Amino acid sequence: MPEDEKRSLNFIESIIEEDLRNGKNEGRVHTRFPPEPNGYLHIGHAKSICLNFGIAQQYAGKCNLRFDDTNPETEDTEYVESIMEDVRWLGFQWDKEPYYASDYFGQLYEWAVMLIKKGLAYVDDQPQEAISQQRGVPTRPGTESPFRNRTVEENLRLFEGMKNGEYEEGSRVLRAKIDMSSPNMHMRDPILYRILKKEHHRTGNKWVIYPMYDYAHGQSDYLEGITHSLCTLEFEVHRPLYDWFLDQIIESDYRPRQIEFARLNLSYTVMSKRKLLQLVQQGLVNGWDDPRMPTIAGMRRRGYTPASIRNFADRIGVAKRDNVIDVSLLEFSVREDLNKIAPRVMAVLDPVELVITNYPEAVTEMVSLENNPEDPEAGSREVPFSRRLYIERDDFMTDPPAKFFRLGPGREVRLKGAYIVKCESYETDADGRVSRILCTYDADTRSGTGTKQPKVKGTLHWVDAASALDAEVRLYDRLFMDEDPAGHKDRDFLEFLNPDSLKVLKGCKIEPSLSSVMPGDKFQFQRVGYFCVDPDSTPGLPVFNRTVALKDEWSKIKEKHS
RNA sequence: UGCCCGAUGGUGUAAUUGGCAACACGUCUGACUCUGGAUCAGAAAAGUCUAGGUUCGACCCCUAGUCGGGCAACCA
Repeated sequence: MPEDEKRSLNFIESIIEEDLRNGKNEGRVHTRFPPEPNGYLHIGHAKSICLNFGIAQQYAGKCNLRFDDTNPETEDTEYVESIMEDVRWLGFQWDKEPYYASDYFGQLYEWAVMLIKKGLAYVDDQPQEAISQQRGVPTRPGTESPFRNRTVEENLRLFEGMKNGEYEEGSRVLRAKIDMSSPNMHMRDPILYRILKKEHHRTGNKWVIYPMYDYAHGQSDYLEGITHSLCTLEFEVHRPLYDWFLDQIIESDYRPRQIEFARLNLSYTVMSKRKLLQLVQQGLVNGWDDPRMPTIAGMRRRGYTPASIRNFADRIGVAKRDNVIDVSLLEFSVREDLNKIAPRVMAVLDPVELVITNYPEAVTEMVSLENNPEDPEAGSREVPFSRRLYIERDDFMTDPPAKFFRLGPGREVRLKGAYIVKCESYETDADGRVSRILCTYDADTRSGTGTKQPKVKGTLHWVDAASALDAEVRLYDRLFMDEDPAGHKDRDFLEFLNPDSLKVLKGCKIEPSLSSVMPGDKFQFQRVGYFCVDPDSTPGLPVFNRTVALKDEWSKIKEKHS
């Protein structure tokens, strides 16, 4: 993207620039990324992370990482660890140490006492069902709780009792006294505190009452000096409440502002934490970091780079309308980045033997290959070449059509970095499958030699049979076969799982330069795709994950003619 | 029968605030290529949800609809 041109602003940037012009909040810009530590981060969170940290960078501001840990039932330190790792991996640095909503439990409690004293909050002794029933429905006003008009003293006493663990879980709640007939359901005396006798991952057993999201979020923003609190659209109807709580505590000109944007949807995938958790728990994928998962951890393992995800986030933009981003845009973003940085190597996924009958038996010569034609700095390497090679089974047809620029009886191709060979014949096994291709080569056609080179249509990748290493390769395809697996009213998203989302290839042959790869290493398997070394690799057997295939003209041609 | 959002090529996002629709992905040509990759050149594709109104002029403002999404957890 051209940095020099003035990029048009998205609606959030416009708001911020206007706030800046108006001198709001002393010209500060301070955002925050507020995940709940109850699951792994996914590509949708990446959008939010890039937005929040990106805005802070753009306006010389700050961005906090804040764990929104007000519900001890689902939250865990395992998740806070993974979230910190993911944010860092994406390339962002939060201001100071991570913050936790649980750090504010004391202050929040005091503010609740203050609300009670102002007559703006009360303890409700009713069971959940009664409260829920009295809330009414969106089209009909609710009715007031019989406990709504308790005295301040009684409320104070009961709330303290709640805090001291004197009552059973679920027996009482603290509610704000706002308006039971509000057209906005969230303003119908929302619950501020509930009794939860659960151990919290940070505060342990200190508290048995926990604040609700609405009662904690705006205040947390306020305490941290957040100026622009960016969240997703479903919180739009919460904003009046957000502002109501702020109104009760604000003492100066500074005021955080909630702005909502549309969450990311990606075609052929699901994005809800609940559904992702289900995939993991039912063993339909191999954990949160399964390379088919849209989690940051999964994408990292798949071979995505932080830059590719940041570029993707840039390109999709930010707006308020619902959107479904085509996965091809994500794929474009990885290819674009990997094309620049991934060393090229030769690997044959589905090998078939090729013998050069006129090549001397006992000779192995080294041929030189560029590591990355896109990067002159990347240098070159030497790869062994001899009489017996492997090529890709796909690169040979016994009766090829004209458009097939590869090998077939009587046809000539270049072996990348080596010689031009001509197919003289082939052998088949008992099943009629090609088992060996017999070629002759022209010794004058060695790559890099000055002699005039005949033009051939195709160039194939290959590996030398004698020195090739074995590898396992895992090919991933989309996890779902439906564009919007979660979008069907009466069908479960699991019905759309792609049974072929993972193909494991054994006996793949790779060039010997790959003898000591490390997990996370990324390569372009020439003419095939981008691959990343998986942590499952062992010293004798590297395992590669296909990040994304190369664009493939031939497959399009093939499809058209079938 | 409520309240809150939103609507621009297949997809996403723009249009410097009222000057006659641009960029990216995708698609399709062609060039180039020792990766059918990359790169380069080009094309098709929306007349901006509908109907009125204001205006010399509307994607932009007004009115009324239509369609889509969200809101009734002691979740976030």
